Amino acid sequence: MNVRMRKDAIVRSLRRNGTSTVAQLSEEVGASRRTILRDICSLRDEGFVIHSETGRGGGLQLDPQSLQTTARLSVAEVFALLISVASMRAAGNLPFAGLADRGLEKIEKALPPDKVRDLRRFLDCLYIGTLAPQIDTSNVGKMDAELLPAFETAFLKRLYLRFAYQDAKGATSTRCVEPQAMLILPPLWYLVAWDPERNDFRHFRMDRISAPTFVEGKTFRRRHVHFDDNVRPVR
Amino acid sequence: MNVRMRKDAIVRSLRRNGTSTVAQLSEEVGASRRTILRDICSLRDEGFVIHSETGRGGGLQLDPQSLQTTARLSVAEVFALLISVASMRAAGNLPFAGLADRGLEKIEKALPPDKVRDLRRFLDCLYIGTLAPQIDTSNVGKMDAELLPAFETAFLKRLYLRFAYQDAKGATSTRCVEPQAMLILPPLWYLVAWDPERNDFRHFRMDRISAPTFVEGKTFRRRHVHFDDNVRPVR
DNA sequence: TAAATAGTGCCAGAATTTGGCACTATTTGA
DNA sequence: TCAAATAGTGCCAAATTCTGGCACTATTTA
Repeated sequence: MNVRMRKDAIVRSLRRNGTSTVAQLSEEVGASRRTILRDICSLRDEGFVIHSETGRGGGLQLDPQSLQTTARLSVAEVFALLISVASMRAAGNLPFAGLADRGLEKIEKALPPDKVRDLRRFLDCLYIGTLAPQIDTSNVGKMDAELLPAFETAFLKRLYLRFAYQDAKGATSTRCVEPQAMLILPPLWYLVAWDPERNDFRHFRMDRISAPTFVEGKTFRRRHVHFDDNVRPVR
Repeated sequence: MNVRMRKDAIVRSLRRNGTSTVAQLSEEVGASRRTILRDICSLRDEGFVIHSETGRGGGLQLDPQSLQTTARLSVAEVFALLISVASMRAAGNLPFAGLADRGLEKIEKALPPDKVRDLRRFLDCLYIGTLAPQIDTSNVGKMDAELLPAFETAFLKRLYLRFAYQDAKGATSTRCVEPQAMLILPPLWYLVAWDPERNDFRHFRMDRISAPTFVEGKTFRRRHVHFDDNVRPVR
């Protein structure tokens, strides 16, 4: 058992179990209590945030926000970063824009070219504007991370998207639409889609969308979407 | 000189110089030829592709394709990305937060541990809130990318910061202050600092700050900064 | 108050890393 | 063809670091 392996084992164990005591970890990875404590110390040095509590029922806990051991960025992660920074810049909220941009350019360069094409085409579907002040933003939910890859595929392959939608009154319905654009009106994000049943465009708040699935083998054409004056493309 | 640090130094050197011989690296990082060769071997184990050529004019070369995506980012670029995404998340404007976070975690992981610590400490100085609606945001300038490294150093080393400040009327003055926090009230960014001349806190709009320099050898203590209710720490 | 917990300092022995040396294999230039 | 320059390997003793054990302290909970 290597030092690196032992520390990885500790991190895995903490991630899996939530809370462990030093004694449990010691038993589990086969090292003394003292060594575990030293490892915890060095993991903290490496940037892992590990909370600890003394007393009965206490123990060590890995902050879930803390670092992961894996190394390479997945394409989805790069997408998420790019969208974040691009939308922020468009909103004018981004200081040090030059630096962040340069960083992203380098990340882009490291991706396979076909992925970059996809990425750009996806970004082309993004629009940003300002929210009308009378809109109530007190109940903004969290978007599901699972939505991103689904939307990406739907936009790129022009696939009909079916999802569950919960409207403002809490009523849930199932929709099947042509995703045409994504609209950011901070802090709200909308899916702008053509609804064939209603024969019109509809806006869906993204934090109210769940369980997206594709309708395979059925594609659609892009439609011209008309936005208000205060809305413009992200790039 | 730690093993990890030495290996990092080797990678940096190869990245910088293109080709190096074992003897050069040995000289540069202060380890024996044998140790360098062992390190190269273990770097290869870790996934770095290092080409080697024997004979005159030969040496070691790091395959640029083999670099991890993040390895090419400068620390300042990573700072910029992190600050952007962290502030965006705090503002609630960030969808797919999980994905972007995971990407950033991996990027962080690729940085030297001491940088990660610095980074976290810097992020601890960031606060975010909402701007009072009566504030005029029609004349928001661009922040100088040069400000970021300067602020980073000032916050981490607690150095007095001297800069030129242009007030709302266009009048320019030179200030020398204790930087205590950075406040984001989208789309404006402020430096919150203690002004010893006025014996009080002052807010400086960051797009009106230029030519920052340190006052060497003069540090200050952190003060408790009181913010409005709508302001909270970024992390 | 006792038990359970994290955390620290110290030391001797265990384990690993390092440098040095002798060696092999390959390439280049004279 | 030969010598020099280079990468790479095996081995060993010395240097360094890691580890476990122990005795502590501090804090929390039942």
